[in-house]
Amino acid sequence: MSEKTITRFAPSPTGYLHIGGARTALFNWLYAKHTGGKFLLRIEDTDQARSTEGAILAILDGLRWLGLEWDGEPIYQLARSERHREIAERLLAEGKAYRCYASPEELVAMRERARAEGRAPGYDGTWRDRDPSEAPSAVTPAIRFKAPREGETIIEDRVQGHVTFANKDLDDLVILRSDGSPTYNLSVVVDDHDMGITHVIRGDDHLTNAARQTQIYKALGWLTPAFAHVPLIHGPDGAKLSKRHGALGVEAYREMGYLPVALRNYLVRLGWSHGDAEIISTKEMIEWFDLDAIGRSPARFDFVKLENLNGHYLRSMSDREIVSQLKSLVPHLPDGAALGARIGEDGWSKLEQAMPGLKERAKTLVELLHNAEFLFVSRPVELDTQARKLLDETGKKILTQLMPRIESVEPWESAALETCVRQFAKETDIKLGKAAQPLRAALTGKTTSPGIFEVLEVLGRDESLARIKDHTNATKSA
RNA sequence: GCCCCCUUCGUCUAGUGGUCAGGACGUCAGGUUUUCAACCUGAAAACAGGGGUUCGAUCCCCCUAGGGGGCACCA
Repeated sequence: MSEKTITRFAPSPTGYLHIGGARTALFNWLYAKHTGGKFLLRIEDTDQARSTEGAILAILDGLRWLGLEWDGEPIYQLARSERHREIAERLLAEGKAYRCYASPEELVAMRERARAEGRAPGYDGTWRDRDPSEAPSAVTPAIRFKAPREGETIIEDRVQGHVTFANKDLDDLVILRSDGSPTYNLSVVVDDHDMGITHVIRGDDHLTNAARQTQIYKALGWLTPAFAHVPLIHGPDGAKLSKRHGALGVEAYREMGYLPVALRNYLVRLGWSHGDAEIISTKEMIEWFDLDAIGRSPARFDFVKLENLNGHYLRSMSDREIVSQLKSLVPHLPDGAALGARIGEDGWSKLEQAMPGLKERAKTLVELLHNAEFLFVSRPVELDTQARKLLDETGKKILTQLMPRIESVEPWESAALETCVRQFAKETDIKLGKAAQPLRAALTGKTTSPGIFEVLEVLGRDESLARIKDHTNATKSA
């Protein structure tokens, strides 16, 4: 039996693709790639009240951005309702399901009663054996699955292991609503079966569903897929992931300046490991990924580690590649239009030129852009508080002395400029920093920046000299 | 309330019936240095608690505590 692996990611489009979903998608994608199988996408849009077109687009977009391309066309669950209904009818015809005439009010009362008596709040099976002739004519019935009452249902989970549920704890769930629409657990079983899914990898919030679904598979005489229920991701405080933490859509991570490659690396290590490996290329992930190495305990989301990883990948990328990443990122930024205008045509090449110094210092693309701001500002450069302190009388005096020397540097390259300034420092018997810092302040308006000689070179002779003059002239007039 | 799952440094994790319990991020201390990063060196830092089983348990079993998930005519 050498059937191909088929996995799927099945989000419900009621919001963006959040980080937990992204990891689930990644695991499914990796497992499919690892085994040379297929990774399918199914949109579970049967909750018509909550599903939106926008959410679908956000999910597809998020997956593409993360680099998780699916095979074939996405399957829309809603479009398959007829098939689901057909299976529900089949179950009914085979006596494996029955019509339930209980009204919503009766169900509520039933639950309250159960609660009061300390029993599970499930359906009590009133209509399971009741004679259909007693059915109230005014009520259109829902169809309930006739779940086994004795024995147990066992899940052989690839992550959670051998999990046993007592059948008495699993009630008769509705598979077809009174309006004729199928419900989740039936749809999932039918779709996974029809799509030929061999491995269901999903969050462990579905573990109980796996038991119910297993019962349906059995009633239908279908083989169950392999299950792998992955522990959920928690927020930094251990509580459920909220918007405050990381339950943001992946587009939010994009806007924060994270790289897909870094996010994949971070996510794959959340709950999965391969010995001591930390920096893992996508190729290695595919090669190494397996269900057996997925951990059973939930993980907390740690932005700091994500940042570290992102910085690592940023540093290892080519200057050109980063520029192209930035070009596609800027339009997605909140103030993107303005920033894009400020950068202009000229800015991109300056950015690439300054990239060696910039990428060393940034953890995210956004931070990098922020640090590159000095390239785009127009004269006179505005000084921040710290920079102003550096350009005190002493600082300005040094710059004034240094000015003519710099002016004569030829060619205008960082090495030559460095030689010049070092020479100056030596001759005037000051530390290099005493000259470099005021220079930095005058050129960038800040106290931190890439190496000052690179800054001079990238800014160019005219701009650099002008920026310095802006601040030395002030000395004379003062 | 009932059912299910989980528990190794602050965090992500490796690990074995006998290990100095390993790595990474972070932290701290040095080094390098024109700033900030990066980088290098070093340090502190964990087997939730209690019972067993065993010559010996972090590892196997039970209990407790804590955390998480699930109990819809939502998905």
